[in-house]
Amino acid sequence: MKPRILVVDDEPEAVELIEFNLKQSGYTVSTATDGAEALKKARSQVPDLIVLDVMLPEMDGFEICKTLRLDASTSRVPIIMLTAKAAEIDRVLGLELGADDYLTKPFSTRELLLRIKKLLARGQAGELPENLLRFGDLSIDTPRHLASWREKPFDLTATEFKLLTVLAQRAGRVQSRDQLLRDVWEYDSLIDTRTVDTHMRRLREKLGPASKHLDTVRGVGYRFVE
Amino acid sequence: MKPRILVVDDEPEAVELIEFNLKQSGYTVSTATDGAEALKKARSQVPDLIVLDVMLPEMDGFEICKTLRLDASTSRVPIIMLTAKAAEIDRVLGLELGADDYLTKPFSTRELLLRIKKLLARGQAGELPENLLRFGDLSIDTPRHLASWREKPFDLTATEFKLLTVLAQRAGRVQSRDQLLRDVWEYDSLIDTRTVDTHMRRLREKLGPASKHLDTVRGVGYRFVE
DNA sequence: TATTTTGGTTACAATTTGGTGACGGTCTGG
DNA sequence: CCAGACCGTCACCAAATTGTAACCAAAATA
Repeated sequence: MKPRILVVDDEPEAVELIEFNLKQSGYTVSTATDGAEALKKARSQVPDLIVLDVMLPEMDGFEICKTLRLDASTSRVPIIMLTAKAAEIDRVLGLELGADDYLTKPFSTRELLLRIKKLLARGQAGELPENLLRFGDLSIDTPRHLASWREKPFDLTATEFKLLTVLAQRAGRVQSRDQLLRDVWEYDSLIDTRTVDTHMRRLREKLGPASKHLDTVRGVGYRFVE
Repeated sequence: MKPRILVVDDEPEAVELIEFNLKQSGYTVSTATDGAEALKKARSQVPDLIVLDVMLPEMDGFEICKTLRLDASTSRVPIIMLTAKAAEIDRVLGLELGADDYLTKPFSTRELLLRIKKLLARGQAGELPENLLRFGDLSIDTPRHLASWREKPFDLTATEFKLLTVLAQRAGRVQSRDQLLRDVWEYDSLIDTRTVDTHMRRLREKLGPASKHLDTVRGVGYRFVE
């Protein structure tokens, strides 16, 4: 079975180039040049992977990505976003959009093929969910709702635990406040408050020495370091 | 860099034999004779591979293997299990334990060396880095928001990091100031200020020797050279 | 060489950002 | 119903960051 890939870009030459290369590599390719077409094709025959340009007329890549994630049939299809602006990367990889990977234009075809291969392989293997996270002396047991330092549990509130878990699961990667608000608090609106900061402070206080894992990345967000 | 290998076996002669042979072959070797010691050593300095005997007092090889797999820092280290019982093989290689290879005692040293070589090679080849740009000693990890020189991270501000990222992603191509203002700052207006220049100066200062990658193209803009 | 253009540098004031303490509201168990 | 836990906001502050202007040096141009 050849994997099916949907390529979405408004520039016909770009689509053609990618299409050609993917077919060369043995994939079945379908294409779309605008959002409506993309959604229609993605739904009618769910592809194994989607390559999605951010810059599109009318409905942009962000919108499409979000919409695909909402639909049960397409919510798990890996998406690679193509973007020109580095400023957008944080948003692209964030939980709001949840793209699986990205490439900044211009990119080499070889690079794109590698990423595609990687994502498709991941789907096969089937990511086992991390129930228990360990980072040296710090361990986080998600099903038990228990975080501990040298086997001594912390007394965390529900929100604090969730915040810690989300950060730890994305260990190493910076999470913006917006992302955290969405994932931990499930907020839609991007209200500007110090809520995240305050909870980080409380969390750090309770974690004591373990709080060394919690980095502030000024101007960006927070990061859990191993 | 010599690969580091941790050898765990409760029989001192066996350990010594393996250690000798591994050192002969150019590996750096550390050893442990019980579970607690093994875990401690594995965590304090994560090895590139672990040779683990199943038969150990107190905590057996199965336990150790499982524990290592739970810890984020050691979960991907290849493990070769040594076992006397052919009946255990299924379990050793199964998902529960997830050892990478096994040998049944008694085994030839040559055999062990071959397996080690194979596993280390696999680690090298596969796993293309997540989203990592590398130019010699300079590496840029976008999701982590971390740029470093010989693994030593720079202390860059958010803007400086974005600027470096944009230039590096377009390596070789000149970027005009307008272009940079758009892609890094998300400015629409094309004001004529020295903003970009100032940031380039700060960036160069912080990058030190790595700033050789940052070229000025008079009359046009800036360019990242490999 | 004189002039102009361009980029580097310095300094600084304005702004942004994150940490912190405090407060009132809400919820929960008793 | 009440005490206490928990949570979201807010105001304030120190520190980091940033944009700009003024000035200077080098390169290009005439």
